Amino acid sequence: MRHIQQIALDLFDERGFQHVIVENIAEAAEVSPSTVYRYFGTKEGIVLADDFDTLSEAELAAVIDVTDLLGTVRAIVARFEPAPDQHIPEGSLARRRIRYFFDEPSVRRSSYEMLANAVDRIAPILAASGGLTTSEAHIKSSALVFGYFSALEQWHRNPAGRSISSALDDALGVLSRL
Amino acid sequence: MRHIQQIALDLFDERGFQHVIVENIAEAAEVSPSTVYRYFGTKEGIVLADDFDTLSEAELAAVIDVTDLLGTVRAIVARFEPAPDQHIPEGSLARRRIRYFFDEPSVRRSSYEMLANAVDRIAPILAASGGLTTSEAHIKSSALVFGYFSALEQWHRNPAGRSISSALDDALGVLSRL
DNA sequence: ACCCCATTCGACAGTGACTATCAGTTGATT
DNA sequence: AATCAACTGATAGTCACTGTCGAATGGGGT
Repeated sequence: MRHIQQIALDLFDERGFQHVIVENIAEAAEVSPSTVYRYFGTKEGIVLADDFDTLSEAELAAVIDVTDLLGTVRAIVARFEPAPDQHIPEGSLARRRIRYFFDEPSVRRSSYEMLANAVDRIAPILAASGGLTTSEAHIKSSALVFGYFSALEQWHRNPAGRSISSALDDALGVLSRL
Repeated sequence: MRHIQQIALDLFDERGFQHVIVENIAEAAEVSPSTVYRYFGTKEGIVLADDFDTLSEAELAAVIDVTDLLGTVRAIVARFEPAPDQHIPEGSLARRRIRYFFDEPSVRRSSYEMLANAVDRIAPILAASGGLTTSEAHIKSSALVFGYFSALEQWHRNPAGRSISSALDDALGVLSRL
């Protein structure tokens, strides 16, 4: 699966997402198109797939610390590249994937869907330990997740010398002064 | 254009979004499929299309009051139905459209794209009058827009006796205590 | 060795959203 | 009447995605 993703990204980088058809990927990876769809569901899924989706509810709850949301998000973003200083190396798989999150419209649409799922999974946890109603928890979760995604985008568009954590710090600053 | 949208929604309500093909809509509206695509771009666009998109930057800036964001969002949401008490009548076109925003996955994806556009348009206005950097303005704009969208969703899922404004009040409460 | 069953994979034939292009039609202007 | 622009319809094509089926694979029990 990681093999297919790798090869697909090579092709995308080379010719552009739109100009690569799934059949090309299947061919290059020496599998059938059926297999690609079985693994990733959609073409965008090839870019988005990572191991956050498969986190169980219990594991997710363990990751989230209601009293330290900044630290929590840092930990989650660190999935992209578990480097201690939160710098994402230039040519890494994670860095290459993120580019499509923001620059390829159809991938971006799918990203939002992923975020919406994350919102729905995080909300109950906030509600349970934060003394919020279901409704309030959803709103808070939504603002946090999308606010942080926006922070990631800002970092992506202007990474000059900034680590992700500094971008995240800015974000939480803004959010807490909302 | 409103005529086509009306007819399309009739069909969607009757048979479900997925089970209506664009050709059906074109047929029912007595136009060609080409025309439908020229007007709306995509099938989802038929549901999403309204007059917010065509608002000029100047008009948008006039709508936004940085010192009263709650009032601003209320005004914007009021587009859905300009009733003084912010109740959206049950069978209205707006109410029917909103259902698809949340219940039809592909429409939902496109909604997020619309919101992202709104974020990009609102951010510069916040930056100009709020003393924020571009980056901070985007993050704030993002949290606000998506937070309010989430509030709308909560209201949609549990509209029992609540007006939109009360849902929005809750949302701003949560956001300000973020 | 033998079968049995579950899972995985590839092949194939669709469906339908969307695009590009070209030709006809209308309607306003000169 | 002639012309030009905007709008529309028809057609053909691309490609993402789905459903189904039959073939290989790999392990467990007898």
